[in-house]
Amino acid sequence: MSDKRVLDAARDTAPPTTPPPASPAASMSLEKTFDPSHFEQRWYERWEADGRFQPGGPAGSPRFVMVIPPPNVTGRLHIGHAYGRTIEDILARWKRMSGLRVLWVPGTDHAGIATQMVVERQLSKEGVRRQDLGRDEFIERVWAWRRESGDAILGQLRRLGCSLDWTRTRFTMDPDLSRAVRHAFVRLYEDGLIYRGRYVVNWCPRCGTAVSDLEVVHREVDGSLYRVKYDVPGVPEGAVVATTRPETMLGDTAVAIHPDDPRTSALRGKTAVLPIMNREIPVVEDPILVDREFGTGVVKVTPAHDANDFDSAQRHGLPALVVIGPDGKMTAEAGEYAGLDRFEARKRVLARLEEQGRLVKVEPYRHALGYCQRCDTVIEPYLSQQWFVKIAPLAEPAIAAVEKGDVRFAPESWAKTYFEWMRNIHDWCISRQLWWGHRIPAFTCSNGHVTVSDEDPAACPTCGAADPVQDPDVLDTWFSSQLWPFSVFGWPDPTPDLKDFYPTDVLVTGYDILFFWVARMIMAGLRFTGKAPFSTVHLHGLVRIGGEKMSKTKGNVIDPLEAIEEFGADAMRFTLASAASSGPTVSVERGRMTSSKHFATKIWNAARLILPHLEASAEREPHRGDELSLPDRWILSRLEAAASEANRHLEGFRFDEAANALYHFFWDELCDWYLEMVKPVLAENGPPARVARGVLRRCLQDSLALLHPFMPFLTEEVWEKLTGRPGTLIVSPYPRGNESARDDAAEEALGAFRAIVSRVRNLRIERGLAPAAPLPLTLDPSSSRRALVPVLEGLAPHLTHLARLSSLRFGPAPEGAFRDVVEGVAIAVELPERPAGSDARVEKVLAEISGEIDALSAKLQNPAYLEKAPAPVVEKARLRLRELEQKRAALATP
RNA sequence: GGGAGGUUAGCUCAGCGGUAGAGCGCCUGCUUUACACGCAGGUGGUCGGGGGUUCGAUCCCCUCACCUCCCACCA
Repeated sequence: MSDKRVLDAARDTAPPTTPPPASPAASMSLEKTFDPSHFEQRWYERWEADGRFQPGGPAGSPRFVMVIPPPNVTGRLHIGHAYGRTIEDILARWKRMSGLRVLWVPGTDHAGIATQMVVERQLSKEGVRRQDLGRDEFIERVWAWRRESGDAILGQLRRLGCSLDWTRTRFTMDPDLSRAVRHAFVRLYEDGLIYRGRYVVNWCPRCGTAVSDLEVVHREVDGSLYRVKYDVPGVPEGAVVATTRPETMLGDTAVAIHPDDPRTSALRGKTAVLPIMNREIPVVEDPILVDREFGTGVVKVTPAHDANDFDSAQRHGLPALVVIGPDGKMTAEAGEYAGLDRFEARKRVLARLEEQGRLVKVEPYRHALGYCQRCDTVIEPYLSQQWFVKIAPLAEPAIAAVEKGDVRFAPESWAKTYFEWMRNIHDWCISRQLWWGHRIPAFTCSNGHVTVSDEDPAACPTCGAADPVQDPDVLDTWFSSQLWPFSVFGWPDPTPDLKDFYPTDVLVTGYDILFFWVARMIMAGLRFTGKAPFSTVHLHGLVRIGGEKMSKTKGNVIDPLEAIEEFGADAMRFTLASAASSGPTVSVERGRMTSSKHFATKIWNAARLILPHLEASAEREPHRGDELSLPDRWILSRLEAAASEANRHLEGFRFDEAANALYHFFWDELCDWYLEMVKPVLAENGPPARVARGVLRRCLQDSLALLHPFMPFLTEEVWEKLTGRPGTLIVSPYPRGNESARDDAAEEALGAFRAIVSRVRNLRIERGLAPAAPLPLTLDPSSSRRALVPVLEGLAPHLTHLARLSSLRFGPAPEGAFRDVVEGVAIAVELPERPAGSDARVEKVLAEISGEIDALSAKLQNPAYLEKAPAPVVEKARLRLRELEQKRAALATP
């Protein structure tokens, strides 16, 4: 065991390895050029045909379940989807290979507004408006469109390689999912958590519907603050109000002041005259509405077009006048302005006020305005009858679930954002004045009785009237999305799938829909199933290209399908995985795609090198009792390290680190060093070659397995050649890595070995010698790490080969030789001509070393350091100092 | 008005108590029979500024500057 180690039971804890090739005679050759388009589709179809995407094994055994964040039916795959789904697929494949029954449920979202807009746009090309068709026909048109070109995105996910269980594909408007939506509504209604009422909501005049608070995006704009004088009989100076929206004054029904504001005390109890309309409106005192610090201390009250004013009006029993209609045009209540667009009306109102000398002051004013998330129209606060979810009772348990750890966020920092929002949550407006979506299951009879039920009522249950009419509105799309993790399994029915696969394990999505979707799913899951719908939420960042948001105008959009064509699905996936960071933005660049493609090609070519050797031999993996060479031991140790790192990082959702670890192992260690060392061994074809072939098989096999979640197609293709078992890598065991199988001695030895080889190589260039010029090397057995020298002696043939030595000797440095110390090993090289001490590079290195030596020795003379720093750290510093001094001495030798 | 995150090599980003890493780029050499989508060697950083804690800080604390994002009913 001193020099050579016998392979022990290192694999005791490892999963069983693949059986021998089914047919050793099967061709093991790969095409010379790597072209992923030759096999991507083939493997995808094979996996699907073999049922690999469906959970195998008996119900109840350990499983791993995810539901896809359902993309819009209208959607095309963009880089953001590709990123999120790649992450999910990596998880799915990793867990599947780790022996769990994996289910990943696909599907699409009906996406109310978005889809309706797509079809409306299509109709407008034919010169038709949806109103011309009527509701039923329009909806039929949407379904027709969906049959033709909806769901295209699902096919695109196949190109990506997503191992989704297509037999369970769901759509939020499927009959059973619609039933779930209706049932959820009915239950919340019956529990008093859904109510209907007239309130000021966010209204998009262009979309013609109410939207929720979340669907309004606020932007700062440069506007004006207008001060307008309202006459107040008995108060000469009148009431000067400040407003950014003068057109709304037409709907004013009061003027408010603060009860304790001396500036406005003269107005108390008075009546003002609304300019233009010449309507008398009361002055009310409202300490909630009026901020004494702001403006003139007088606030105009427009209950129908401002939520605060509405609240105030409620408190004072004021009427509300709707002066801006649902189309954004002034209503009949606006008198002479009726029919004008709201912004045109603003201009006219201002002109009139100016004329009347009532526009006291206009100042530039920067303030936030709400815009429709969908169409960017300025949102109009609008008083209308809507349905709402009373959210606080739902939020409470959802907050608790995260506090208790029933649901955990990865990265954890998102929990804070979640709490922040959940603790200040407002009721949710869920009715939408659209046609495409889940119709609200509320029916009103001619006597005004409202019925909410799972089945359409034939007659009013209250009065027997035979004519209950269903509410024309549909539900916010997110109302159905929030049920997704259980509605896909057949909820509310107690289906076997629901029992077997709910709650799910991990939810992966962008942080941008934390409130829209994630929070609501937690609330709905707890309310309807009594369980949190998933135990972990992985919120990932949003993809940026070169640090900038993707936009078509900037031309920096990466189309994932084009990228797949150009680089291959594997390369794109690997790029996305390595770009994954814990931060809020994920930067993807074309250069990284190229680099991943190169990596894929590297794997291909390494396999082309390795496979023929395995073909010629019957060797499988290294056997117990095989005499492993030091390089064999080293690469197997590194393999364990890479595998355990990959698992560790996957566990922590650090896909970038996992990908890096595998990249580094495969390229830098396996290809650049082990393969180069093993080539001559294989050529000699002695007994060590037999062992090396086993090691190679193990390395390639495990590398393919480790990389499979990241690069499924390429690895499966090579796997077939390696094992003769086509299409089985996807269900082969994932190597977990075994830290206790690490071989420190081999790692230390190879570390020194590699450093010495590199030193000889760069010395050659430093001295202007031909790259292939053979050089004599002497290693000094009295080096500080002298134990390494005999070990290196065992590596003599490799050293000679890789460093291109003319000779290798052991002993003191020959007279006049160039000397250096590398990793504690004193080396000497006799150079053909030795330009004495004139080498600039050596001078530079010497200067660096001296600097470090000074710093180190100062540190080691510091009593506080010696006393307080941990012993291993001090010891390391001592060793480093010693080696640096030796190195300096060696280099300084003329 | 509140939060959150960021500022590290020319670019895009990792690292986060023991004097810095990757990929790409750049420079120098190589037809080394797996790979030029390659090999070998190299260049490149007062880790945003200033304080503090510590034997020791890129990493912890404070502060300033600048970016990004989220939330928010001050007319």
